[in-house]
Amino acid sequence: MVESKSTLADIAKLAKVSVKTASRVVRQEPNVSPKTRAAVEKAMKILKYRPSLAPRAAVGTRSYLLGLIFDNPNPSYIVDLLRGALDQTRKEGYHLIVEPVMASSPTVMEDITSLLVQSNVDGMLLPPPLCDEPIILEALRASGKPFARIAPSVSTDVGLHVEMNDFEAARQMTQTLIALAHTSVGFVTGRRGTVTTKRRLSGFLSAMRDANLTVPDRFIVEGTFEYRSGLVAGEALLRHAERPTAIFASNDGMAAGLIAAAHKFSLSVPDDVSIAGFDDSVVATVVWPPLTTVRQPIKEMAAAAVRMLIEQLRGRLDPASSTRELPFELMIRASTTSIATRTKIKAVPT
Amino acid sequence: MVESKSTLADIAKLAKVSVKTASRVVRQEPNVSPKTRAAVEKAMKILKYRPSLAPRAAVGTRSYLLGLIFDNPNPSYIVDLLRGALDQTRKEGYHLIVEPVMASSPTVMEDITSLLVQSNVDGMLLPPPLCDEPIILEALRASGKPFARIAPSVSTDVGLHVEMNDFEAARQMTQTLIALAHTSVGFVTGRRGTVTTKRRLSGFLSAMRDANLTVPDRFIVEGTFEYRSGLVAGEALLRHAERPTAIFASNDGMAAGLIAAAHKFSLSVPDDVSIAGFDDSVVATVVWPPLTTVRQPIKEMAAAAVRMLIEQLRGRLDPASSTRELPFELMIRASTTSIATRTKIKAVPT
DNA sequence: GTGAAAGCGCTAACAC
DNA sequence: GTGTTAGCGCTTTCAC
Repeated sequence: MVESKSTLADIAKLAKVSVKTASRVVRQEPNVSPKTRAAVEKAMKILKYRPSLAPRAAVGTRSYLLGLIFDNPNPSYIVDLLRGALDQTRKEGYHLIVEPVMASSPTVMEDITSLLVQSNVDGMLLPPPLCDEPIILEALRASGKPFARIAPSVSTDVGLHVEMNDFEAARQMTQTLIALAHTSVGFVTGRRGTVTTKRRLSGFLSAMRDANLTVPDRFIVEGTFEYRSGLVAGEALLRHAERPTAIFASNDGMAAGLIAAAHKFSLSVPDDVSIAGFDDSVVATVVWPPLTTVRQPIKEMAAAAVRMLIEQLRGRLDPASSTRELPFELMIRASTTSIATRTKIKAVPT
Repeated sequence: MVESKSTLADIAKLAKVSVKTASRVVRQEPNVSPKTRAAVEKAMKILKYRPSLAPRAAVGTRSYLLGLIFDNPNPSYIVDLLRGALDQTRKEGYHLIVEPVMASSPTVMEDITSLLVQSNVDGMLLPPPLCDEPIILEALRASGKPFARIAPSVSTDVGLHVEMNDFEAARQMTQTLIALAHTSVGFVTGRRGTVTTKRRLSGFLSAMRDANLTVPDRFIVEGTFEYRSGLVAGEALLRHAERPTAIFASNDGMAAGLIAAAHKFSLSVPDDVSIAGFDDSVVATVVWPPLTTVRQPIKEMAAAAVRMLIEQLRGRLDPASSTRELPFELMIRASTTSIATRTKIKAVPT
């Protein structure tokens, strides 16, 4: 089924042309007569020719390899990223070398150099949080290889990048809660210091302000993006009698923690308290009730990053810096409900 | 920081030896005097030499690339797999090319050949369910490249493989439930037809039989490994007054569904019904209460598969077939509790 | 123990 | 339009 690989020389011989001409056809270069082209293409088909990547890389031009390094504890995020990147690399005739890297590890530079030099990748994909590591950015810039950053939080002037509008997403989700007649809404922030955290909080506050709703200080609780911090935040918010009727967490993990906290206090979600998350990770549909959340277009972002990278490799993109913004989506599920509905049930029917 | 790569010729010159001798040292071959070896190693250090992978592959011997194809909807499974494989490949000086493949797609063979021929991988890693596809196994066997199968369900006589003892794991988990004084235990199977499904069910039944406990037919419900099927199974099992006091699901996703079903019927987990899962996926610690489950050593299995593959490439392993079994672990969490405890609480204290 | 030469499959430079 | 030549950085003969 998989026969011994044929070489460029083989098809050149069969098509009765020189190796170079054969190469021209394979690489879709111009300056080949339609007739020779056809002949070579026929030979390629007969011999099931597939150019070997290694010699191409050896000769120093292109390796047709892209590097993806990651340091992210969230499996569904990684998998989405991977799928998006892989789909696109394959479409473009590239391959992906994956490497887990720990930003804190003393061997970060080693690991990256290994990809850059040993495997000779043509470009690099940098998902968060690695895309914000100054040391990595610096190394990559120094190497001269192009790289695309996915949802970066800092120095958005370096390299290509793909993002989504965190502010707008948080604003719209908050508006959705307000539309459900919630007036006292709590918020759990992400890890302090990240731009994502800041933007999502701003979006929330902006929507509340626009609706002339006040947010008591103690309704805004700092989290870390971890499940546990959501649980703790939920306990803090729901302990008091004057608790919010809805809580918006900066990611799904923390929202799952909020649900657990509600259960602990024997509060029903969404009847006693509506919960919204952010990311639409697997967690969102595995908890009960399923989570209303913001779908980050992770797959699409990864694919777009690959596309930009390859465009740049082909010289079709400004090498300095270029951005692309992908659209998010609000996923309304069972963890949120209208206050009106709720009161109707508990009140005497009219 | 990342300097222009040095070549073998560079270090040969610096160490005042021939290129071949330099190569010998780099590749740790014998027949080099300790003195020359030291000199070359020094030169390598000074020039920060890193052998480029491409020419090695070009010359047709080794590409130092392993291929990992996957077709699995479970993100945490993939990530664990990836981490295990990557850790080990790196340790061995190899790299990993990852490719998502859909067994049902008409381009499966294309995709695999692409890895085999274009990228010239030295070997392949086959996780489930791809490792059970006859067409893929056949193609791989025909290619002559070594491959390692992870937790295969069928034709366990082809290629290297790594597994865990599903039967024993299910048996021990069931024994744990029995030890908690549960006598009426329900079971949700996996997708029909897979060996995994069969083995886990056998383990369950074996433990019940050994304890002289009978299992009514309707306590065994067929699932599909999906969350939804767990929910449905839970509704079927818990609807009746004579319901099991514990339910063991063949994976965590379905166990999460069981919990959701219990909530629907206002049953408390674990006080009214204990729930156990299988896999220890992320889901297990994100649901409430956290799930008692069997930890599959996925990372370790992937690492072991890589190790076996590389051993075979080095000729240190029987090329025909070789197996390795990794140990599982019972993770006892809050979703299971003793019947005794439960009754104690509800009964008058002695 | 060590090295010179040949060549992997491809691409680049420069002819024709 | 097409072919020739000379490499890429490494590994493999097979000498010495």
